[in-house]
Amino acid sequence: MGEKKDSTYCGCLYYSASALARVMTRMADESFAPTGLSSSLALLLMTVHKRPGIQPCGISEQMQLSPSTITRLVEKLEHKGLIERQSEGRTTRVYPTSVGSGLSASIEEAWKKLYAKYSGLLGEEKSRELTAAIYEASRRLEG
Amino acid sequence: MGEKKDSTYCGCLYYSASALARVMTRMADESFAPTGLSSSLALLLMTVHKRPGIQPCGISEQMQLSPSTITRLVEKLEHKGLIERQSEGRTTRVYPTSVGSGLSASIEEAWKKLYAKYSGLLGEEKSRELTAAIYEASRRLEG
DNA sequence: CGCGTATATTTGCATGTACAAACATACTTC
DNA sequence: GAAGTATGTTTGTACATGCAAATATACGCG
Repeated sequence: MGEKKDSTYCGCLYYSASALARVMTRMADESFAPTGLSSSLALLLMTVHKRPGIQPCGISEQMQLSPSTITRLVEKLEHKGLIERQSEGRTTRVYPTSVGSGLSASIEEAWKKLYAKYSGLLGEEKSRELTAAIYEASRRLEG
Repeated sequence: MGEKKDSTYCGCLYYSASALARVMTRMADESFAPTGLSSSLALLLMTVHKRPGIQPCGISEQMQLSPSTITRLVEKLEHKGLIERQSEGRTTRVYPTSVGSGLSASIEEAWKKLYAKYSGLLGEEKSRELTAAIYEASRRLEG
């Protein structure tokens, strides 16, 4: 009875949020592809580039990803020679290598292209509102 | 210079959408835990329960997940004895087993509890609006 | 000082997800 | 009815992610 394009789930925030995240991740990976990095790795590299010496727990907080995820992503970037870790005591500090820093411009550019792409599809005003609303909601939900 | 709780990324839809999806997935998994299923499996089982004989490609469309993902999830539910596949020709049809159907009530209940939880935190009106806006955006972004 | 607790990081394991390719079947057109 | 194309499904492989436990270090208090 009338279930053409609206699924049973479209009223569920879990469902729609997951769907949007998948679409956005695909779009982001496309945008970042010229840098040779996935979207997650690109964002992490930018984070380190903006705050050299940041600790994994700081990255975790900033990116809202679990510490273990950060460990894994950092390993990959280190393996690619884009960042390096310096451990001292219980803390670890992460720095970009010169190669890694050299990528920052193209990452920034890809990022802007990504913004342009989705705001072109959604409208600039709308997409800013949506982003803010989503950000606010995620903060409130995990408080 | 003033970067307390707002990250560099909070203006990026990719970032905020991913963050919200992670939070919501965690919440959903908690809600569905009493059923013994992860949120994805629970939703898939409901989908099959509501349309017995649905094909993987139909599930894929409805859940907005890739066909290969559906294959993997269906395998798991089949292995748990909650659904079964009947292949004929190139098509496959998926049916709930009686055990699987027996779970549908508690899944439905968990789903309502999930709704109650996040709408309690965000406000019912707000969360409905947000869900609709997100759903609309994801549709528009992937055409 | 030394013991208990708190914090930072990593590891083992499991999950969900997708892309590309392989495969299997159906359709179409000549 | 055979060849080429379209559709449905599965497989191989890779990635991102998290939880719980292990590890390592720091801190605080008696």
